[in-house]
Amino acid sequence: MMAEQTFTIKQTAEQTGISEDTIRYYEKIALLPRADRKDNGHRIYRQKDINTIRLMSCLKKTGMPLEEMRPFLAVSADADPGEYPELVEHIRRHRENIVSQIASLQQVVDFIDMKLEEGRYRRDCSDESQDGVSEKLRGKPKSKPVSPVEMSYFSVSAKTGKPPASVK
Amino acid sequence: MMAEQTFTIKQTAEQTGISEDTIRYYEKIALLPRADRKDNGHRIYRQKDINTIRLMSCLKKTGMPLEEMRPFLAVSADADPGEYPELVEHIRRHRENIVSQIASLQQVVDFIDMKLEEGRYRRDCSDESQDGVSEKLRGKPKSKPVSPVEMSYFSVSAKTGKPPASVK
DNA sequence: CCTTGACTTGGAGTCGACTCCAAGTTATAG
DNA sequence: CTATAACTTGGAGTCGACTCCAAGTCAAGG
Repeated sequence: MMAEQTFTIKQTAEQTGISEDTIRYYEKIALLPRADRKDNGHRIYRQKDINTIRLMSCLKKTGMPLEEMRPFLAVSADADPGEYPELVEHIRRHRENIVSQIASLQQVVDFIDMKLEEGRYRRDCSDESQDGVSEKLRGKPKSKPVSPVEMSYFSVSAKTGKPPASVK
Repeated sequence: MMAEQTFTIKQTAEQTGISEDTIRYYEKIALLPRADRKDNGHRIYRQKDINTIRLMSCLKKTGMPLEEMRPFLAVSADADPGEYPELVEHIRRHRENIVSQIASLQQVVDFIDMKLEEGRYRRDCSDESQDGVSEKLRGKPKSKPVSPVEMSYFSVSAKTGKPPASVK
């Protein structure tokens, strides 16, 4: 068995999509632990570090502020979450956040679909170009194109019988 | 058929969860059209304005920068999306972003579930407190608690050839 | 009349998250 | 030996998105 493979900061940046500067910045603010150095002082990263950075990138995409990531990274690095119950609670709360964020995003997608659908009715009804998009969403069979909730973005629910007539 | 109800900026802030300052700021940078004023100069908002701001709030939650919202707001205000094909294209692209963002979020949720599950095995196996969370996600029947993808956050998967460095 | 409160304005300040820079070190190639 | 490249450091600058502020207007209450 060979010694574990290591990576330069540049390679790490390439693999994670996080810039070198940003990786150093994360270390600077101690969001990442101080990376090991080679004799010449250069940072070296191992696979687990890359995984950690990937997780950060993922969390970042969820809009999580860096400060809030700290507990996640603790769990990621140290493999035993049950050790820190309050931390687990924090994470569980964030899980809820994310779930509702997904719902929020799904609303936007539905809203977009609705608008797109709408335009299709008015203009060309035959354009079925690239439709694979909906299927990308992990096997969800696009059951309902528009849920009631996000309808409210557009025409008001009950009264106000006014289809937003091109107010522009 | 009463005259349409109007709201003060304060009421609007309350209803949308966006602060008064922020609403004014959005107007200042022309993200929102200049609101109508009463005789005394005070802004007045109607239901459609509130819907627009709600949409913005929703988009904001998806991490969309304000500048990118402009096209969405155009579509929201003016009811005919088919009018602007390039705009529709832009929106369609963002739809894709969101969809992949949802996947990304789902990964984090799965990751969390995995970690939590893990802790459960080690400690208490009987705690089944609130499990409805997974069901909230629009009928998705929690088929797979952990997909292969996010396993990589934890233990390495394969050689890590080169996953397409990030979405954006 | 004066005060309170809800608003208006323009502009300044803050904060998070980078992003860039200059100066320095070390390794390799010509 | 010099030049290039890949890194190091601390610190400064930028940018988006607010957030706060001071000064002013207007309407109603005591």
